[in-house]
Amino acid sequence: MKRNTWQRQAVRDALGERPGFVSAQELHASLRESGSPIGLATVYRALADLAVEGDADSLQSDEGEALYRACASSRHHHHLICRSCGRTEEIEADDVEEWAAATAARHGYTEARHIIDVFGLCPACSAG
Amino acid sequence: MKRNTWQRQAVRDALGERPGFVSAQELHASLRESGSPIGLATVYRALADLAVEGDADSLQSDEGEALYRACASSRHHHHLICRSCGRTEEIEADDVEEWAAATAARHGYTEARHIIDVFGLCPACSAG
DNA sequence: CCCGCTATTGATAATCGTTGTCAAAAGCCT
DNA sequence: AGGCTTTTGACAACGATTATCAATAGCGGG
Repeated sequence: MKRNTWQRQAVRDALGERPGFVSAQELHASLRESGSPIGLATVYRALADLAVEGDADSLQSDEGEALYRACASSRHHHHLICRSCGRTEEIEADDVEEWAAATAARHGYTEARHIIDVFGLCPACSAG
Repeated sequence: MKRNTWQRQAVRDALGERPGFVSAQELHASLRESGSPIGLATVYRALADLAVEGDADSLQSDEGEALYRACASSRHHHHLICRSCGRTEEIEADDVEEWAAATAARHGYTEARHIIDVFGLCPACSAG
């Protein structure tokens, strides 16, 4: 059975307030600055749980850090991420889903999944 | 100036013999088993260099390990990767390139790049 | 062919993100 | 409130990667 602790809720809330992807370390620091005495290990565990439950998306940054983001829809989707400020848009693309599945099938691959993320500079950062 | 050492060549060769993505650690172990006294740090450096020069592709595994693969064409391309045995096919998809660029533009994002990788089970592993 | 300069190597230590440990604290049910 | 279990959190452990730095070995010139 899963218990409802203020720590899990705090992580959920803090993640929800962020517009883009954050690392566990960053989120932990942010929570501590807000006065929460939450532990680092707990943040890691909470984020891992959220990702498993489908309430958060995760990806590996180029530097090998795991990044998380609250995701609004539990439907399958991808991200358009600002590589300067981290802002993220959720995007859907049925065409691309089909392409991925078809490509895998054409090569005889089964059980296809994919990673598709687009990185750029958001309007604000493009202007700055 | 860049020097041509047998170590760099050994890494290049070892990488070329692999059908799929390998980690630096794995490649190092493999080289040592073959009798080479090459050092771990050197393998890391050689792989990083190859990636910068465009002679190898790199990606981050789900576990946060950096994986490398020799790439035949220096043209932009993506990968279809067997998640059981690591075998990899290089794939090109102009449609998807355009989609990524168009999607970024539609949201006002500039300087778009993307990560697109498809994972599945290759024919051999699907059968097994 | 040998010298010497400098890039490279490699053993080891250091770093960094992440996970395991385990006693103490807090949920949840009755 | 009581009791049973999950969760927490400080800390140690871990694994991948990078920095350190003296020893080594390309490579160009004489």
